[in-house]
Formats: sequence, structure tokens, C-alpha cells
Amino acid sequence: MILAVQRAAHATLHALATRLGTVELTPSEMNALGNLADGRPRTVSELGVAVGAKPATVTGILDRLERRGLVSRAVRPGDRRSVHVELTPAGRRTARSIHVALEELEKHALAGVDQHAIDGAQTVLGALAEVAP
Amino acid sequence: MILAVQRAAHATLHALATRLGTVELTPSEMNALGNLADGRPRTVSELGVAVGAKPATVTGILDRLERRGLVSRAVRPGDRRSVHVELTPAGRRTARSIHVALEELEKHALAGVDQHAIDGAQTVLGALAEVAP
DNA sequence: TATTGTTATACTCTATAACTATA
DNA sequence: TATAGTTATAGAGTATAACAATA
Repeated sequence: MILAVQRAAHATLHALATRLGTVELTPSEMNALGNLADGRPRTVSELGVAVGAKPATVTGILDRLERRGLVSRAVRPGDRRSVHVELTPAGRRTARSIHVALEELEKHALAGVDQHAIDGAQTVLGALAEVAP
Repeated sequence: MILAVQRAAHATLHALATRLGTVELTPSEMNALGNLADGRPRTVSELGVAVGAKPATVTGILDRLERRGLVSRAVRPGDRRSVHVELTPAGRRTARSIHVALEELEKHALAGVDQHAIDGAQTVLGALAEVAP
């Protein structure tokens, strides 16, 4: 089962990258954009927890996204050590296309699968995600 | 659903690395050892298809595994361009501990999950893995 | 000519530790 | 002194292109 999860993760990531075509985003970059998509600013640490990366890693991801004009950094009011990250208008457009591509990919891949199987998969994936690190 | 797959993949990989403790293997290295575990030699290309990596990437993975004495390379009889890769005795022991750790992890994580959910997950993960790249 | 594997190059992700500027 | 973020360093995965040996 765990091996099947790895295979599915790999295949869907690859398929998503192909569908996005010219957008050229790495999985971590998509993940970061997806987490910021609701419009709420996050600190670097919060984003790190959300995407499962260390602050030092998040810094690198944000450097690239900022260079491409997809996110902006600003000192957080109230605590000048913190940085608030949020999407730029271009970042919001990109996040939206990722979301659409994901939905389409999922719809396409699971077209012939019945609802009971999907419910079961939710349960199993939830249990696996909760496993103690 | 696809996001749940990514989260589960990430969590299980991390848990597996923790359980293996001192063994210190990257996911790709585990994957390569797992594929060779049946004792049948593979060419670099075959292994690349099995682990989802390009030959150039496989070369690097094998370099590290060979340096640590876990796999051996030999010219393939009949086609001197090809290389046959197989596990050394130490590699077989390592592959076995990976297998055991995987089984235990899975058993532990899915202890409270009923069989219908597991069957459903198999179906869904199979469908996702088949999605066109 | 085509294939097999390797090497070379460049970029990303990751972890760790040291550093800065704030608190 | 503790925390937030960055920088520095090193290792690993990835893709692409060029290459040598062999078919």
C-alpha cells in the first residue's frame, strides 16, 4: 500500500507538471502557492509547517518565487523579526491555474472510480498521513 | 485527493526513514534496493524504469550504493554495452530490513482501518498511478 | 547509425549550523 | 536569553546534452 502511495504521488506530480506546461513550477513551489492561495499572509515559519519544510528551505523557495514576481515579503507589523509572505496578483493567477489543473487531473484520473472506493482512499490516506514520524 | 496522496507519501517516507534509524538511505536508494530484492539482476535502464528515474540519475544512485558495498555492477554477458546490477549479501540484508520496516509501518498505520477502505484505496491509487504523464 | 551507460553542467531540495536583528 | 529569518555549506535528485564503447 505504501509503495502504491509513492507511485501515485510520483505519477500525479509528473502529470500535473506536464499539464501546467509553460508555468514551470517545482512541487515545493506549487505547494507554497497553494497554501497562500486563500489570500491570508503567512510567516516563513507557518509556511514551513504547511509545506513540510524547514525555514532555511522555505527561504530558498521564496527567493525564487519572489524573483519571478509571484509572492511578496513584508515585515510583519508588531514583530519586526517576522516576515509576512503573500501572493502578488500574478501569484494569485498562477495559484488559480494550479488549482484548476489539479481539479481536472483528479476528475480525469478518477472518472471510472466509484464513490465507495474514493471514500475508502480518503480514510486510508488520512491514516497514513497521521503515522508517527 | 491528490493533495492527500502527497501528504501521505511524505509522512510515510519520513516515518520509514526514522524507523530505519542508522541505515541512512534516501528514498531513491531504498527504491533501488527494493526493486533488486528478488535477486534478479537488472540493467541500468531497467532499474531506471522501475524506480522512475533517468539513466543519468540511476548512475549516481548506483555509485553511492556501490561505494557502500550494497550493490555490484558487472558487464552483461551477450551485450558489452549493458551493465548488470545486483545486490551484494550486505545489500540483501539491507533490502530485507527495509521490507520488514515497511510491513510494520503499514500494519501499524492501518490497524484501525477496515478492509473495504483498503480495497478502495488500492483502486484509487492504481487509477492515479495510471494517469497520463 | 543506434543504443547503453557515463560524464558534465546546472538547478532544486534537504539538513545542519552559524549568523543577524529583533524581542 | 530566546526567537525569526537568512546565509553558508554539503549532499542528493533531477533534467539535458555530450560522450565513449559497443552493437
